[in-house]
Amino acid sequence: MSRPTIAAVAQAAGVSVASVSRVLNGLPATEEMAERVQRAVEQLGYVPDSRARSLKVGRTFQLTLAVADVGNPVYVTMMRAVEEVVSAAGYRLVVTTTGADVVDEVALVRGMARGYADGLLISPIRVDEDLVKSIRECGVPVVVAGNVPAKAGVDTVRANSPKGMLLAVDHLVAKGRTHIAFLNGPADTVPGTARAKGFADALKAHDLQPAGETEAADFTFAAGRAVGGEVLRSQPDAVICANDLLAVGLMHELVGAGLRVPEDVAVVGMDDSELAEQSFPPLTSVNLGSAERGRRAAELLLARIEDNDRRPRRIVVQPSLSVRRSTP
Amino acid sequence: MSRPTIAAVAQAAGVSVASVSRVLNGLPATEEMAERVQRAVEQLGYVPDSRARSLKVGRTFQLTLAVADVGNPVYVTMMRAVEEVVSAAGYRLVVTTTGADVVDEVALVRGMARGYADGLLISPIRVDEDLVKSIRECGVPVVVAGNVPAKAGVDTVRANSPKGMLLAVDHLVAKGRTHIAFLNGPADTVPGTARAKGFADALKAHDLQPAGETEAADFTFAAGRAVGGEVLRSQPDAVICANDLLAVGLMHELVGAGLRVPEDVAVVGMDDSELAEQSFPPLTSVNLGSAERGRRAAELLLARIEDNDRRPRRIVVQPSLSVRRSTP
DNA sequence: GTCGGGCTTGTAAACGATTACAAGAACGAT
DNA sequence: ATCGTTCTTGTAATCGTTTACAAGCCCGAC
Repeated sequence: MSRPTIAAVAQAAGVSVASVSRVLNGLPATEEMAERVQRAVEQLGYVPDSRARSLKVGRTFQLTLAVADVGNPVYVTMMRAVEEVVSAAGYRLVVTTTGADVVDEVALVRGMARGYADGLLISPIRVDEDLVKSIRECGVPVVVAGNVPAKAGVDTVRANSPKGMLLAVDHLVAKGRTHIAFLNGPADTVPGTARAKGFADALKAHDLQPAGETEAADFTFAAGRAVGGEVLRSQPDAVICANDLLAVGLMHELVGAGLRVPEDVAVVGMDDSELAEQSFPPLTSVNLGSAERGRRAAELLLARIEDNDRRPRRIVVQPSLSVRRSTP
Repeated sequence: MSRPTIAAVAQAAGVSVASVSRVLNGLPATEEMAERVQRAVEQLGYVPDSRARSLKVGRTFQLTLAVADVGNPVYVTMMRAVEEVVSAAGYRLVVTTTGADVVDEVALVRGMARGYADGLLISPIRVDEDLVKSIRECGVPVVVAGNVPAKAGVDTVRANSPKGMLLAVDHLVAKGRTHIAFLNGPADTVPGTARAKGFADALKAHDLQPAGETEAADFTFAAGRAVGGEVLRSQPDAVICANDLLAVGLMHELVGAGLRVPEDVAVVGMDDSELAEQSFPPLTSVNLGSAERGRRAAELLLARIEDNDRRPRRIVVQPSLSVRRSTP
């Protein structure tokens, strides 16, 4: 006993399938026709098949957002912004998780191909040629929140993390901290490389030597905690972390080692996610414009759906610093 | 210039559409056939349309998880567990957000109806008859992570929050706290009512009077903070909070008011989400089995997809207490 | 030489909706 | 009464796949 189709409804109501479709889509119909159809629909518990519908009309009114790790609060900020834009435009947003692995991302893009959604917004953590290739071949408009080579010819929205790093270092130096360490995530990721370079440049701009540089296994709380001891070995008076999760993980280790934040060691996160506000002490964090990136990326996606031949755009969002109590 | 179809590929390769389909689906074919098809696919950049495909085969191999608030870390725990189960079974998981509003949930269930996914796992925060009705009419297997009336006849997996409350109160009493307050979320929600009742019963079991009961506007950090002052008015020596976000929000206010956790006030959260571990001090929290609920719910969903006529099951997952440093 | 069996390949009928087009009904104007 | 308009309704084509079925081919066995 499979689900009823529009034909069953038509038969039950004693009308044609076209009439059923028309009533259901709110096209003009007589009172009596509408009534009969409604009754039949009710009685059979008919639910239209959206696959068939979207196959015919060519759109699903669904958009997909693919993120690396749903546990990373930076994505909730971004997700909220995206959601707002796309739902205002009449689309439903669905979120899917890629692993941190690039092959997962490729598989996702491939699988997400034509049909499941009208567009894809992806925030990849690692990028290689396969990914770029799969994006181009994907068959549905894609915009990337992150950094891909310009020659890839895809719409991108990215953060300016070097500038963000500079803001963080400026702030710390202004507060008299000069022995600054960096806690990075995996260096073979897009944000990892960008932030490492940004850190180096920012210190150079102030004629400072890095107190130390540590690479965590992941951009996660647990990874930050795991390498906390290592970070402290250089006895820094401040640590900049590649994201908020790492920063919070580190702070736990600092406190565990009997150090005070910010008196003994100042800590700066990046992303300015909800966690920065929730952590204790509240975390000074570089706002890389996640919300704005989400919003702009969503707008780009909508525009590309509208007109697939438009010239690819590459937007860079400027950072700001949210100063909280984890720095003096 | 729309995307190429299988017919275009067939023409380019000089074979029939059936052959193309067969090659693409890995059915036996001669070396030469496979080669010609592959070449044509490559050359045209053909991507199969999954709508058409799933219309024909009757499955999408996608499952949807609908949660109220992506910012609530309890859902990431659940989501990870669900993801693990369903991806092992060969399904892709997509997540979508309902507001806290029940009409949004209904709209979602309706909209998610037949076609977008092979099944729906929903964790509703408010439940009414419309929602139950829409679930039954949805046309696709649904399992609810939460509490709906038994007569609704749907598969459910829910937590035992009264028992959880009891664990929390037991623990606090064992540590000598007797002036216990409760910080609830909105009382007109399913978890809100369950936890309020659980709290009352648990105190009664210990012959205690509640120090106070406060209702926050939402199950969020901000809402917890906002009513922090109110919670403190009754000068409790311990506060149990309806979830971790509220607890962390409250702790910020406690510290702001010059109180120490746990020396002056002990704080207990519920959900035992990642945030409990990340907060400072780490939060003692009632583990309501989010991961297990996610896992069991996913299993139920898979089973129902397999056999839609099976008798609905109602699973209750038992709680445990994760003691951390926010209690003595 | 003919027949049957196993392959490979093609033709065409689904899947379940939307919608262009045509046909019929109703109705007013002439 | 006839005609033309407008409005409603039905028929059938279509979206892009998969797949049942049939047809063709090649081969070995009789």
